[in-house]
Amino acid sequence: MDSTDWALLTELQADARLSYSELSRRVHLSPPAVAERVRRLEQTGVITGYHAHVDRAKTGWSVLAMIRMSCYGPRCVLRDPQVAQWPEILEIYRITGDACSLLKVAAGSMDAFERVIDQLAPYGRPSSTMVLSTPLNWRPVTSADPESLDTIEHE
Amino acid sequence: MDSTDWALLTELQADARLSYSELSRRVHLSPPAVAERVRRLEQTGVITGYHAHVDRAKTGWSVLAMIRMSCYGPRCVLRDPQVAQWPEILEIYRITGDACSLLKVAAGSMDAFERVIDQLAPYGRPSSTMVLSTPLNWRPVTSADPESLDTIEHE
DNA sequence: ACTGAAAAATTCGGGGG
DNA sequence: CCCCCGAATTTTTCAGT
Repeated sequence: MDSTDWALLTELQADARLSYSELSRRVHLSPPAVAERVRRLEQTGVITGYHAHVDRAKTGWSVLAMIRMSCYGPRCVLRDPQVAQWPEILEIYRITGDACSLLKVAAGSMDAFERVIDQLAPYGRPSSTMVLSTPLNWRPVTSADPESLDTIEHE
Repeated sequence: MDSTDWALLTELQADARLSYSELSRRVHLSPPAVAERVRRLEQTGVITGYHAHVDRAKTGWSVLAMIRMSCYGPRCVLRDPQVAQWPEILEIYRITGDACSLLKVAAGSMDAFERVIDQLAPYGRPSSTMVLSTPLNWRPVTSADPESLDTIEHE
């Protein structure tokens, strides 16, 4: 993981469809060298995938919510692999605190969202918070030192 | 947005680096037809971008947390565009409830995480929840009816 | 939306620092 | 080991239909 690898990660996080040729121009390396580095980043698991991001509101999923689940022991959502398959469940986090998990959930309407809650209720007590807007949707991993928090980094 | 567009969205969400040729084979269309459809999905904002996903733990950002911010009115984190620039802040949601926002935050260690909390404190009272693990990191947008919640969808 | 040709990118093999 | 070069193959793009 040298600075060239980081440059490639930065470019591919910003635009995953860049060609090896274009990448080679941006990091000042030959296309085969770029291809080899990228494949190594994929194989070592640094790059976990390349994904098109889709506007959920434009595709009918206009309701977004965070649901903290306080589960009934063995019936926990974390123990049922089926829950992770529901199209409404976008992300699942196991967390510290009173609740055992936090779910990011999408639905087409409040009516549909209510039905998701009803489906979750058998697993535990759901506590919902609606998302009004998303000022920051996603941030790429940066090469900034994860240990430091210089104000310079934030300028 | 017909079924071919949805097929393209499904493929590109699973692998954003698929070539138009490969896509054309999968959706049974010619490469130029695929290219035109994809460009239309980009221009209408259905596809918001293509992003390489990077393993945060493998790149030094091993600590992940959710922070609910109860802000001091005008000093709210939502009002300071600088906060969205911090490399530690991954996502920002404006939410309903007691807190005004929910932040997804990464750091290299608990020490570094503590410094993030200190940086956030001037904006309001932060309430942190640590993420122990992430059983589901990301789910693609599906063509499932956002209004329905058939058990069939979940089988 | 398809065809077909030109331009560009990818992928090999082989060799150098 | 990592990188570059150059040729063969594949892909992209653009014209016309």
